[in-house]
Amino acid sequence: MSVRYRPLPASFFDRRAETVARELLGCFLVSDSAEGRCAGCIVETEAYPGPHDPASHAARSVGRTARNDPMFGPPGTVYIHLNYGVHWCLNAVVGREDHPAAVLIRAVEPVEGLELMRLRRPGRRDRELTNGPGKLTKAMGIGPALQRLRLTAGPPLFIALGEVVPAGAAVRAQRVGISKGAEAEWRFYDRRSPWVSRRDRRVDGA
DNA sequence: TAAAGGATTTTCT
DNA sequence: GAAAATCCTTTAC
Repeated sequence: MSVRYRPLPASFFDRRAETVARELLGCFLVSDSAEGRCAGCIVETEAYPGPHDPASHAARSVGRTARNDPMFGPPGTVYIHLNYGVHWCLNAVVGREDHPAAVLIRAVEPVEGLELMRLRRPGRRDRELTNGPGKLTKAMGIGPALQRLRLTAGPPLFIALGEVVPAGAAVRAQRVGISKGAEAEWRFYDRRSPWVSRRDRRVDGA
């Protein structure tokens, strides 16, 4: 069975990081490769609203560097970074061009291409294929070759509108105690999904 | 189920 | 040279 997805418009990403992070819940992340298509329903995100956030790769103290340069691109740009020297993580750049803000995709629920995901992450149970930012990129074949791509342009990597996650199911949580600037980081997740990586307490309505 | 520690390499100070 | 937007294994309860 093949589902037809329509990429989200740039206007979707041209808003506050927290708004985009909340509304990405329920949307579909679609990744094509020579091996086939993988798609997943986004169930966990994290907002990096701008330079005032000390935890952001583009924090004021850091400025614009070769690494975070894609974050200064137009809304809908792909920003991929290597974390802890091991894991590739996928972000959607949000807000106006030259304002470095992004939303980290932290977890998805497999919708299409499950067999391909199993091949890419052998020996894992299905719920462990994509329940983390570094896991989902490996399962879906997402890497640095896709840097600066436009998520609004369709294949090979884009995000499509999905079902709206009801307010009662969406959790807005504040990440605490991770690093010095962590107070500024906001996470969102769908509490109904087994694929969520971190289930922190709700700190606000979402 | 939860907590703790090692892995591994890029980036910036 | 230290820290990092994490993952995985081990250990304990």
